[in-house]
Amino acid sequence: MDLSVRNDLTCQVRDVLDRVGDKWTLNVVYQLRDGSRRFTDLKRSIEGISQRMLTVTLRNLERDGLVERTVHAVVPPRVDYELTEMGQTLLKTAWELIDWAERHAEDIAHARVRYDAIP
Amino acid sequence: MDLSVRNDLTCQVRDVLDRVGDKWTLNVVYQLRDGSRRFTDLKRSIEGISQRMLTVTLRNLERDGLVERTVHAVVPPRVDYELTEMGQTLLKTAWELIDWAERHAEDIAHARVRYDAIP
DNA sequence: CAGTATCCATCTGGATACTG
DNA sequence: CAGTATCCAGATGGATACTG
Repeated sequence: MDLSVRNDLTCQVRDVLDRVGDKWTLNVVYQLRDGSRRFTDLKRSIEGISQRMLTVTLRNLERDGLVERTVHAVVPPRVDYELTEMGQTLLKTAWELIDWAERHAEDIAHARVRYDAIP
Repeated sequence: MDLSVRNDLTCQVRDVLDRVGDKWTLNVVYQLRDGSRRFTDLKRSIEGISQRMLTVTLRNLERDGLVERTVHAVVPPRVDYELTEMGQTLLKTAWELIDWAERHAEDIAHARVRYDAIP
């Protein structure tokens, strides 16, 4: 990537960061790390997510080509979700940032304590 | 990092992602890539940012120990901001994600067109 | 089971005006 | 120059009820 031609983030990149930065996306992507999962299965494993937000998050991921949705014609309904290849590369990349966050969580917490102690 | 002990994102990581995913943080961090910059200088180079949001964003970064703020006792006031060492590692790591976003922006745009064409 | 539909509280950030 | 203060619109996401 040529940084020299650009001095702020492009709109498309902003768009992807908005997605990745939202409340549930990375969590859902992470839950799909080892293969396909069912809707209710996902819901159970992501603490605190509402049915609505799981649906919204999965739809967005599907729309972006990061997750594939498979409906099985059975009763009761069975729907599986799994990462596409692109979705897997996102997980891999985003994980670096999550890893950074974990490695620096303590430093950041300390910095905040120091900062808040000043006034 | 041991993934096996955890099946969702920790609160602290969530916290960092909220910061990184907000509207201006990465842009500000990026503007500081080559060294210290002044407030108004930053404002000019980040298209669309309001004075309020630049202040808020810089304060948050400072509070987290990612940016250092230096006030020079001159008139008119002069305040410089620069990345700390930790801030530099954030830039480096976040950049991988931005790079991913750029590399896949086209694929995602196409996926959306396909998805939206279905109904 | 896997959703949709509605409503509503909260949060984020933009506009504007003022200041040491 | 480098902020702070106030107000407000729109986006985000949670609760709840209903359905093929």
